[in-house]
Amino acid sequence: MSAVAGDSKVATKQRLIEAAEALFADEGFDRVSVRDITTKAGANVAAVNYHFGSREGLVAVVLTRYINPVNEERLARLDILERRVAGKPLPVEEILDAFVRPFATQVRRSELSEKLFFKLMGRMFGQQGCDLPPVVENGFITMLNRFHKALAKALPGLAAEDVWWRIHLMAGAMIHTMAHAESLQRFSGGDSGNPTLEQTLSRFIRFAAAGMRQGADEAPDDVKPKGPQVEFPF
Amino acid sequence: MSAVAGDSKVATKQRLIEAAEALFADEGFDRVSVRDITTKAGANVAAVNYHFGSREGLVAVVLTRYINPVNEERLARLDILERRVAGKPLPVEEILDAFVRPFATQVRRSELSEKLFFKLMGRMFGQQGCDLPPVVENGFITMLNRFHKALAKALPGLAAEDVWWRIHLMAGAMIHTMAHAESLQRFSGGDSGNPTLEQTLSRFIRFAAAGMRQGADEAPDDVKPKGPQVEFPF
DNA sequence: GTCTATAAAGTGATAGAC
DNA sequence: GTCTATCACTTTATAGAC
Repeated sequence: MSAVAGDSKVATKQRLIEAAEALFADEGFDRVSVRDITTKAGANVAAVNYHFGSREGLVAVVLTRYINPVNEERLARLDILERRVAGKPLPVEEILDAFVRPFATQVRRSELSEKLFFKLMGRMFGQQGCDLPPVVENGFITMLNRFHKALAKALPGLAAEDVWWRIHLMAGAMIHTMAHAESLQRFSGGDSGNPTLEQTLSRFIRFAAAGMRQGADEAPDDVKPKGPQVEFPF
Repeated sequence: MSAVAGDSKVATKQRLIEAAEALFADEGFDRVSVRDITTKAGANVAAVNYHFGSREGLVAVVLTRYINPVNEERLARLDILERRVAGKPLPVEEILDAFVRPFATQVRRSELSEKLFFKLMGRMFGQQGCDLPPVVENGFITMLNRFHKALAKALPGLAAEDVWWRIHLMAGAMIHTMAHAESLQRFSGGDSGNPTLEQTLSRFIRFAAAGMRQGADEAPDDVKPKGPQVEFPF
């Protein structure tokens, strides 16, 4: 059950967090005021400062609440997979599954709708620059380096640098797809259908695995693509 | 040359636009005040309202200034390619080249550094919801439908719905990669190297083309991936 | 823990002189 | 087209009563 105004069984602190999450997902971290949050939560204007010290403190709590569990579950899943193959390379699909499936786990833990949850994830993971709390930033570094290692082992034909860029491309595809599913509906005029979460994960894994594997056994990545290179008069 | 405070040869209106672009790229559209912009441009506080009617008017100008040329150049490039093959399908790489190369064209037209320009593009294309001016929104719809058609023809094994989702994944990879190149550097500890723009485009095209093509001749996209589906205790 | 009242600063916008 | 002065409003934060 979602905690909003009038739901006085749930502690104020919790109601504030959940109201903030919903508002941040919808409007972005910058467009939501403390008053918006306390009103939605049915709390007093001073409640945010009492419970979180400041608006910034609440933002940090919201940022940490899902990102860290997602990154930890990613590592735990990768651990399980690697224990099973005992040092051998893993199939790329399995590694990518460990990378995205935690979202499906965590969305069930949250009070948000699937749609709002992924919008919030998109805003968080798509954040520019360094406004992530240090503990979150470090969690990313640890997690990404483990996945880099696993993917480099799975794709021995690729240079370390290329593996990093493909991780970046892969993560971008995931974040954007989750955050902007409604844009796709708008742009396609509804022709993109109404897939389940599982179908979307499957689509992502297939797309990204093919991209990760591309040419891994042949040419290095910095060879020119065979595209046309038309001279263009702009 | 960049137009900032003191550069009185350039018209105020132009200086305001360029100052706004740089600030929006760095901090996001919401965190920049009218005063920030006029100060950076060396203009009077009232200048934004005089020249653009309101802060919102300036934002709309900035949003339209590059997105529309990018989308139009995409269409023009696709036109040239299609004229050459006279109704036959195009190689996926050539279609994707037409999709991303306009960024390389437009970055040269702008006063921003390559890094700032792509950060700005990332903020624009990554915008949630409907705060795009209608002319921009419609430009997207037209452009994306043309690319959908070209890609569907190039990938006859795919359902229309799957083509839409792969376009979405592909565009997400591009936007995120361009906007967050510095995050990759931070997360990889510098191991992602210092590729040129051309190398980055090439990496993107190869990755995305492989993803677009995945299984296009065999199974439909909604088949379960062969990943492990481990039961996970969360 | 919750509330009211209020402080202190910042916001976009505008009228009117030059 | 530029400037000053100012308005009306919102923002975060806090002191102090309950």
